[in-house]
Parts: sequence; structure tokens; C-alpha cells
Amino acid sequence: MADVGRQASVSITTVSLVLSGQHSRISEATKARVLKAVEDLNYRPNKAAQGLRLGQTRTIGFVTDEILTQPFSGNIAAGLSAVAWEQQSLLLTVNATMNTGRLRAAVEDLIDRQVEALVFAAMGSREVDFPETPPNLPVLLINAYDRRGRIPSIMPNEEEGGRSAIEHALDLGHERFVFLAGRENAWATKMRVRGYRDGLEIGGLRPVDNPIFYGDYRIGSGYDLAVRAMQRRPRPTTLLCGNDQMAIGAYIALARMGVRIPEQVSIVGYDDEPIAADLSPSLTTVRIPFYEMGRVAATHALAGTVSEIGQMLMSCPIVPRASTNRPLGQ
Amino acid sequence: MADVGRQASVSITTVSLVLSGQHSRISEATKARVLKAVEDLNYRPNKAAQGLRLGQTRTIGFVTDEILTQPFSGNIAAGLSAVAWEQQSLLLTVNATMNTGRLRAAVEDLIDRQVEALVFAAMGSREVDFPETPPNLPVLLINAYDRRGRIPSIMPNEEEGGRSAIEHALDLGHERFVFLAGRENAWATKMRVRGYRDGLEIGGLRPVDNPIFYGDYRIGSGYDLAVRAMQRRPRPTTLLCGNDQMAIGAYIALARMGVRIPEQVSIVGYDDEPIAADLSPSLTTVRIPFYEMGRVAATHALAGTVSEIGQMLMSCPIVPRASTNRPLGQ
DNA sequence: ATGAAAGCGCTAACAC
DNA sequence: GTGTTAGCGCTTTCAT
Repeated sequence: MADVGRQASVSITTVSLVLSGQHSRISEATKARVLKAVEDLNYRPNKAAQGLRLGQTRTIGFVTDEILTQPFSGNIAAGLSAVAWEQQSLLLTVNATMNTGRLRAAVEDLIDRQVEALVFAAMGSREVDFPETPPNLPVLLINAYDRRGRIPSIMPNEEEGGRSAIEHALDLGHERFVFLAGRENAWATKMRVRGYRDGLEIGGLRPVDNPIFYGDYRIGSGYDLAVRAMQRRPRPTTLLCGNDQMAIGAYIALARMGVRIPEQVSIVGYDDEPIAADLSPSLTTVRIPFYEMGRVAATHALAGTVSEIGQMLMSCPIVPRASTNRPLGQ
Repeated sequence: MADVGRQASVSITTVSLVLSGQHSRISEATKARVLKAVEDLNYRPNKAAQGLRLGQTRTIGFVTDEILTQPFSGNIAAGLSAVAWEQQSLLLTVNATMNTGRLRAAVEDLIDRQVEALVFAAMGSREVDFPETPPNLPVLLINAYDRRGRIPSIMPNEEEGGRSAIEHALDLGHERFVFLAGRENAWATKMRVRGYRDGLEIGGLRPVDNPIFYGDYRIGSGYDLAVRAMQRRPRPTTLLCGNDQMAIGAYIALARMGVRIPEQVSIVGYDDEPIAADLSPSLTTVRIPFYEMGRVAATHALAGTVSEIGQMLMSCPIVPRASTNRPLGQ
């Protein structure tokens, strides 16, 4: 900056004033000279120094828990990143494992680097024991909830998602379901099951006729449970799957059994992974709005309005595709 | 820091000395007093200020091109992140789209923030027109190559991967293949095809008997091409798929046709997505070492040895699973 | 063994 | 209109 000043025969103050857009009090002539010098010297302001002086880093600390290695959930990062960029901010990212020690170290490092907000994102809606943070620092959890419940969090409305899935099938006229659920003790499973039960009630159907089979969210269990489900008499007309992976398992099982989708049985997935649209027939599924969750998080984090969030639930809409249709004979 | 000094009745110099581990010349007594004060005041050093003074930010700029939203390739980020963390560094991440303007802006912002290295990662092994960067800044491309060829890059050895796939099948005794390839004009496709042709030659097989069908890397094309492939007489005994997604399509097609894997036909995928291990039977596939690519990149970037990399090709090994076996009658 | 002072690159009162 | 100066929070010579 001193170099620029020398080159343009002005003080560094003038350079600073020109560069920070306070042209108001600077004559056009000097302004042009400074800009020319900046150009000639290929000068670029040091944002680290600016940050120190201004006391702001335009940086969001982002701690992930295996999220990057998980399919499609990187959309959380994409959403955060998009909003951050719009507001001249960047993401300082750390990949922390389950291990609480690592989490604490990561959070502390980010704080030491003066991030202006802290966002933590987990897979599978876990509970976390989040470390202590300075009182004035906005902190937000995505897809996770604090053990002590004092940190605002953004979660998908899994219960609504489960309900959307079955309501979609009810609307098509279906009356016999099996829910191929995921791991029984997972938070997301419990919520989705709750939504499913709500749906049954709305449809006036008895739980005993529309059972829940528990699996583990993996393809294999989707396969096995689909086989089991199709052995019931009368046959279910819709299989609601705990996630898209299990739906893939169901697809393969039904293909092998010679049962056609959606003519003989409708399938609903959950997650709306990229693969869902690619399957044939394309998979009707429930979308988890990861990208939007990231956007909302970044928006509030940067605005310093995290306290308005509380425990925010984001809507999980049904995405109707070709794997669901009216049941046979309707 | 001044507060700590006051609390411990020492100068800030002493505080700094104690905190930076230069205990050498500090008496145990003062050291203890300082540490106590640090504790009491809950003091944490400001790394932004440290960085300014030391002229180092311990930060790697990481520019991604849709990579985060792509399944499993987030492992590149995980690899980078792991090494960075080991070396007390962090990733400053920007999600840039194809748009070159955005890429340039991202790179400039990162440079202004004084990152100590720059890593760009793309999906699908694209060519990029990378912006100008300061001569002393380590820059590295992952899964991408510079239009002007002057930037070191780390790419998967797709040709070797294609060859590994077919060699694995040859070793099992197969002699009739169809290669269900991906988009014909993609760089990765060309390389994989080249490896496939090498393999045919090694096995002494004629290309005319072992054709290549081109698709688009999506499930649907895997399905269609598998159907077409199985109509050939004599039937192929192994289907080599351009990626795991196409292999899934093949699985579904074969299930519907009543063809058993691997008894009647062996399947090989490519990518080793998480889903590959979950399929039933589990999918033999070629692994792209994304995580390792990230690690190597971060290691060289931080060590300032990017020039040693040149155009590095990372090995893509076959991962044998249950979808391949000896052909019938062997 | 400890402290005073300079300076990293920048901004912003306050002079002139 | 433009320059002088102080200072953001830290490290590090050089004195003492």
C-alpha cells in the first residue's frame, strides 16, 4: 500500500480512501492516479490486515461430522457456501469425527481464528455435546440437536415427511401399506414412523393391517423386507421405504419377483437422493431440503439472528414421480 | 493479552513468550502466574493477529466445482481436511460453478485472504481455464487439468482402472465381454475404454467379439445397455460397467430377466461408491482414490512441493466383491 | 529473567 | 482534498 502511495505520490490514507470507495472527498485526478498505480503494481489489499483492523473476518466456521463423505448431504455445505458468498463471506471448514475431543479442538481453533459464526452439521440427526462458546458468537446446529438443548438447531421435519409419503399414497386411493422402516432406534426413524401412523389414522386404517418392518436403511434390508412384505395376503399395494437406498433394494426384489412398479405395487422412498430421479421407474420420494437448510443457517448466522431459530423444522415435501400410481382396479 | 499481563503483573512480552512455548528464559514462577491469569481470564490468542505478524495464515484455499453436491467425491475434501488438520491448517472453502468469472473471483478472494496454497477440485475430470495466481503460491488441481497445462494436477489413472477391471475378469477365466461405457466424449470414458482395449489385447481377444456400448453414466442407460448386451449370442459372461450407477441399472435389468449374478453373468462397476458394497450381491468395482488424492494434494500444497507433482496419476485398484466369479462351466 | 519498542498491513479520527 | 497519527493483537529484536 505504501508502494502504491509512493507511485501515485500520495499518502497511504488516500490510497485507503480511494480503495474503500470513500471517493467523496477525493479529487477525480488523484483517484485516477491511485487506481492507475494500483493497476501498475498489481496491488491487492491484504484482507487479513483489514480484518484485524476492522475486527471482522467475514468468515463462518463450519464443522462437519462425516457429512462430506455422505452422499448428497454435501448440499448443506453448498447452501451455506452460496449464502456466505453472497455476503462476501467464506467458509472455514473442519471435518470432525464423532469424537468429542476433536469437535472441541475444532471449535476452539475456529474461535481463535475469529470466525463470525459457527455452524455444525451432522448426519443422521444425532445428538451432540457441543462445546462451550463465547456468548456473543452465533452458533447453529444443522441436522443435530444439542444435548443440553440450549443451541438453536435446524432439522428436517421428519414426521411431516412420513405423513406426506403416506398421504400421497392415500390420495391415489391406496389402502394397504407396509412401511419398510430404517433402524428402529434412530431419531429420524421414530419421527417418520410417527408421521406414518398419523397418516394411517387420517386414512382411517388400522395399524394391524398396515405393519411396520424395521431394517437398517441399507439396500439389503430393503430387499429382504420387500420380499417379506409381498408375502402378505392380501398383498400391500404400496411399500413405503425408510430411505431411497431401501427403495433400491425393494426395486431389485420386485424385479426378481416379477412384480411391476407401479402397476402392481407403488413405491415411495425418502431422501430424494440424486439416484431417485434416475431409477426406472423414477422414484417418488420425500425430499429433505438440505440445501435450503444450509441457506437458512448461513442467513441467520451472518445476520446474527440465530436466537430466532429455536428448534426450526424444515418442511419435507413429497416429490411425486413414476413409482406411484393408483392401485390396480381403481 | 494486555489484560493477562496486568493480571499477572508482567509485560505482554512475557505473556507472549510463555504462550509461544519459549519458556527457556522465563522463570517457573512467572510462567505459572501467567498461565494462571490466562486461565482466569479465559484468554485465547487471536490467530488473525498472529497471522498478520507472522505472515502466515495456516490456511488452504479450496475451490470446488459442484463437487460437494456429488456423491462420494466429498472424500477429496475429507482427505484435504485431514492432512490440513494434522498440520494445524484449515480449509477456506468456496463452491464455484462452471462459470469462469465466479472461479476467478473465488481465487482472488482466497489470495487476498492470504491462503498459503490453492487447491481446485472438479468432478468428471474437466479441463479448466485457471486464473492467474502469484508465482510463489502453490496451486494444485484435483481431477481437472489446466487448459494451458502449466498447473500441476492429480488425476485418477482411469486407463489403469479400465485395465484392472477387465484383467480381473480375465483372471477369473472370462472370455466374452461387453463394456457398457459412459458418455462417449468424456475424458474418463476415453481412458477407461483405452484400458479396456489394452485388456482385450492382453487376453488375446478380438474387439469385434467384445463390443463397447456407449451410454450416459446413468442408471437408465445401464439398464438399457445390459438388456441389449444380453441379447447377443453367444451371451457375454461379464458386463463391465462405466460406473456403479450403470451397474445398478444392469442389476435391475438382469433381475427382471431372471439372470443371476454372478452365476450366469459377472458384473464389474467403476467408482466404488458406498452403494457398491451394499448391493446384493456386493459389486466388484474399481476404486477411485479420492480421499488419498486429497491427502496427497494437501501434503504437497502445505510442503510447497507442488512442482514435484507434474501430472500425477493415482492408481485405481479393483475391489473384488461378490458380483464376479468364474464363468459357468469352468 | 524481563520489558520497551518497533512493526505486520490496514483504517479512521483528527488535523491542516 | 490530503496527510499525520494512533492502534487492531500479536511477535521479536534489543536493552536492561
